Amino acid sequence: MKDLLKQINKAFDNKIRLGIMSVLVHKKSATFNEIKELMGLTDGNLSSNASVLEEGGYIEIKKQFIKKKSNTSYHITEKGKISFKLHLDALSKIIQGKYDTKS
Amino acid sequence: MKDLLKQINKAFDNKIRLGIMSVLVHKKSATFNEIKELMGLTDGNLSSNASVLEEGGYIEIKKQFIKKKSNTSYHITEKGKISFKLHLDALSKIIQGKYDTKS
DNA sequence: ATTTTTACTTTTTTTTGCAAAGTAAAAAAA
DNA sequence: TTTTTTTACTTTGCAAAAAAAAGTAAAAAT
Repeated sequence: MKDLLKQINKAFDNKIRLGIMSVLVHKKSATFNEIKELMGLTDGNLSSNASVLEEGGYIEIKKQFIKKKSNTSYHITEKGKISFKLHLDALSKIIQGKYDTKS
Repeated sequence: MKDLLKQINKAFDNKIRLGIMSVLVHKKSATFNEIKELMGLTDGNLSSNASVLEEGGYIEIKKQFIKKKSNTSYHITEKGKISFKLHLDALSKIIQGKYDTKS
């Protein structure tokens, strides 16, 4: 169990960031407003949590202009995919009690 | 997704408390030292997180003396069982992308 | 008798989360 | 056309939470 806890990735150990990663795993890409609406987040909350994921290299934030309007979209990176899977694997083992009760 | 996030129970949304609950779901009862060793926690960390779970009514903390030595054991409550299940159900749906991409 | 260890709890410090305020550009209104 | 509002975000600041450190008390060892 001790080692499983160490495999819990701090970047994903927060419901908002877990949610963002989940969306991006399933959709490959989503815009600021899509995620904001879907998750019912405030602007600041989404922005700062997305930054944490970007700083860790788990997502990429692309800024472009669509009809003179700025448009921010989020994409999962290869590192993000791999790391998120490892995190979920550890989480799943903790939940399912797949650890030795001795160590 | 928004509603699933609301179903995430703050008391369980922390890896240490999630771990404690997982142990108690699977073992029904465990002592302070068992959990401490199993999870590799410091005394203070276990004590304070267990208190949070107790204050929420999710676990019961029993103190007794075994051969002149104090012995603290943790037990899951009925409320704890039900609430933890609901939490895991929501978590699982978020992870598996079981939410409408419209709301 | 004094020191160390065991079994915790409480206090202090550090980190994190979140809302509110801030920024900048476009669009709408006056 | 200038002013106001809306859109699309980011940054700041404070409260809450987590972790570490310090504290307590009793038992066991020296």
